[in-house]
Amino acid sequence: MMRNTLIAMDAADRLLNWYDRHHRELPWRVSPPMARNGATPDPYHVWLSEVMLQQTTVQAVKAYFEKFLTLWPTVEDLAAAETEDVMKAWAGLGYYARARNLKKCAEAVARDHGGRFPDREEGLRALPGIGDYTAAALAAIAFNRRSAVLDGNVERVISRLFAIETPLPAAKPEMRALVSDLTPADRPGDFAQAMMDLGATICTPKRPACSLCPFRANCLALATADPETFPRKGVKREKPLRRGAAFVAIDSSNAVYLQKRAETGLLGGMTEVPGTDWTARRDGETSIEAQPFAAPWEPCGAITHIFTHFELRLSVYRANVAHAVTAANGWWEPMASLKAQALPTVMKKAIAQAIPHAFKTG
DNA sequence: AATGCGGGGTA
DNA sequence: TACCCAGCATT
Repeated sequence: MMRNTLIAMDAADRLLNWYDRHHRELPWRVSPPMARNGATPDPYHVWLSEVMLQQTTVQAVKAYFEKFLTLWPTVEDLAAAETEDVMKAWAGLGYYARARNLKKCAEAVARDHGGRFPDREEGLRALPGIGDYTAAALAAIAFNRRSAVLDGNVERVISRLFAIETPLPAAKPEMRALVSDLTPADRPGDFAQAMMDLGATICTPKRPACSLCPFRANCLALATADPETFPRKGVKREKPLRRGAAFVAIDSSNAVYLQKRAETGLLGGMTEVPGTDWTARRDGETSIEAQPFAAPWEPCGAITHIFTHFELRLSVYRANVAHAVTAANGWWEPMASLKAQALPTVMKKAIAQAIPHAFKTG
């Protein structure tokens, strides 16, 4: 009977049971025994920690959190602080827009809300630096609201628990709905923190400790696939590297030799300097044999350009040639009117590599 | 939907 | 090295 009772326990209870036994003590937390008695942490503390924890590890945040509370014990103290001092105190934590928004948010809370944070998700979401995640986390943890908290950890847990094949970020609405279904009315803040603790300590990106997981009997990914392959990510296919050479010829009147690309295909109909084909072969950049005409070509470095489907590295060669040397299909364009040509960015980069002042005058 | 934004930890 | 981290704002 006890066994059946345990199996019948729903996922939230199972997770909270695990959390009660394995949660981490953190400076901004109220311990689960206190939380079970209805205690909620100081919203200012929760907000400060959540902003600091955006894309930042718990370990890195601890010292900063303590320092900020010492310098500015209340949100109104922070609102009254000099922005420069806030920036200095934030230094080293990274993502400095967070610090600027932190100050703005404190000012808004002090000025518009009487020094008290809004106690619902929508009100919080309207404040500077508070997005979907932080609004939900603050509402759940500090105000005991049944908000669906979805961060990188929760995305990983949910994607594995339900073996979600939809790649991120498209899967986020689906994941949010599942989290919403799972979130209990009782202890929603602890549930959110438990999900995140689970993702941080058990359901890790690499080599998850599935044998220790409170969801191990329910996890679809564990049952049917390799949990480590979740969450699925958008196919950011690696851009192949292509190489080529570009030849920038300058005549005695300071004109540059240009030609027109084929009308169809990549950069169709645009203007270019002569060059090799762009190939995946490593020797693509050394084909001086592809020079449009004989000249004392000298290498002058390389440029890189990212296209939608590949990355291009062009070795650039430059030569000063006698006036009126020509090749088929091209023309000599005066330096002053280069800017008015239909030169795609990659070609402007190549020309600027050969002639640094090419586009700076005229 | 894609980018830029810091700095540090892990496999 | 590559990926990831209690994401947000902007375009």
